Amino acid sequence: MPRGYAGLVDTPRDAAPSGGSVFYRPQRRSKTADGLSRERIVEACVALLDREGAAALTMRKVAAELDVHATSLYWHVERREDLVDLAVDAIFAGAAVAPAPHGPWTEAVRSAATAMYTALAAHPWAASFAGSRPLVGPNALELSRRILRGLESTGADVRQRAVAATAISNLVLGAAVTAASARALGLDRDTALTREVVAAATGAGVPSLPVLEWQPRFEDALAVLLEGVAARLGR
Amino acid sequence: MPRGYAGLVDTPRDAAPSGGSVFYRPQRRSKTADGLSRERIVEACVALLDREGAAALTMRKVAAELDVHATSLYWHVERREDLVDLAVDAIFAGAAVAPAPHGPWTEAVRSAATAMYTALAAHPWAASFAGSRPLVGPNALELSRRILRGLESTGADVRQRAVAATAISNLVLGAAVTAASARALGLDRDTALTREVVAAATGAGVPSLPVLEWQPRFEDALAVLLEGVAARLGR
DNA sequence: ACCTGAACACCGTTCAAGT
DNA sequence: ACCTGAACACCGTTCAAGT
Repeated sequence: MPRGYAGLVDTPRDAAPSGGSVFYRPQRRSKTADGLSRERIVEACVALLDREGAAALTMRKVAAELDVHATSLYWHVERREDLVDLAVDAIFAGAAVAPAPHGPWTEAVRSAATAMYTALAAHPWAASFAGSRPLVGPNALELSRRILRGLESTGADVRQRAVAATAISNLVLGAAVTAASARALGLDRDTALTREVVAAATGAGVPSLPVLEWQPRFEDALAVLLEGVAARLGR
Repeated sequence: MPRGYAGLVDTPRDAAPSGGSVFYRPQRRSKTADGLSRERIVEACVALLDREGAAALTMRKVAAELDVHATSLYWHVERREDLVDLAVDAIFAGAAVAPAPHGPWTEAVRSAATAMYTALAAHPWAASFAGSRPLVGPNALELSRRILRGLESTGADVRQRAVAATAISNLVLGAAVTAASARALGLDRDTALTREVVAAATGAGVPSLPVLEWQPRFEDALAVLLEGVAARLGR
């Protein structure tokens, strides 16, 4: 079950007190129904990012979105990076509560991995932050747990499951990062650069750009990886 | 063979003239032996990034590194993003010229993919830029071609090879991005957050942090994926 | 408790001016 | 051709002050 943004455990004292992740620091909770709140701020961030992209996430623009001064945000978060972490994890909220599908373990794993990819594909700015901020929010962790739980019914030992889970999350992230940065550079349009990149990366020409339909390509790649997992686990 | 930074082809006119990638724009070449040059600037960027990390890449700091004014850099590059693109591709220079190993196709593929990962692991700032700038420099493309060439001897058709190559590059990138952002957040130290993240992602505790030795974990994951590729290609 | 407003030390980039 | 220097429109963040 995904948890809220108040911290993963009750404000541990042994964690880095001021550095580290928002998810591991105590939250100042707002009392008033009007006024700002961490929830409203995160909502505004996501809206802004969806509309204008990763570069638009500035304290001043988020504040403007809420008709407030930039410095007011510092009552609710410690720094800009907190906004990044909170906004990124917010996009996984829906996927983290979706019920696990019935069927073989491959379906459970595929479902969790695809849900993660779909969320990242729907909000490309999130993938573009992944290089500087790891996906360790409660919702992202819940998705990791779902992948791992799917692998439990394979009968493989802990170490094999860990390797498989790592491979799967990394494939998801790599695919999302590739799609996000490619789109940002305009590689989804048919330019000479696009043709060169596609040729180098896939050996194919650009047949009306279908190779750049990222989602089906990700699903193909995931299927290959799952075949490797099945082979490795001996079933 | 990797090419220089002068552009992938001879200054094409159909590419986006001013936007897009440095690698696809004509380069102003410096004549004087002293003074600035794109090469010296890129060298300074890499040194600065290795020393101080991704956030240190500002026009002013790069300029200071070269005892020059920030505005002088604009004679040699069009914008800051060009520095990012050039510095990132520079770290692949060594890997792109290494001779391909003898042996089965898996060795050729594994060698190219591992070389790419190793370069990214040695310069974590490069992975942290991958979310906003795709790896489309000449050296990165050469590594992609090496992966693809390795897959040619499998006898699989073009489409199967493209899917496999995509999966492999995405795994490399995802693993590198994960390692880079985790390190930036301090997940390589044993904190409560580290323990929670490792448990969610691998199901294991933190046995003296060996799970965070990223390189062997990447190699395990790659092996699983290659097993899937082999299974899919029927050999 | 929560927000404002001024202030500080930065940014990337443009452009006229020098040589 | 190449670099300087001033200038502009931004940044994140701190902190005293208001209410």
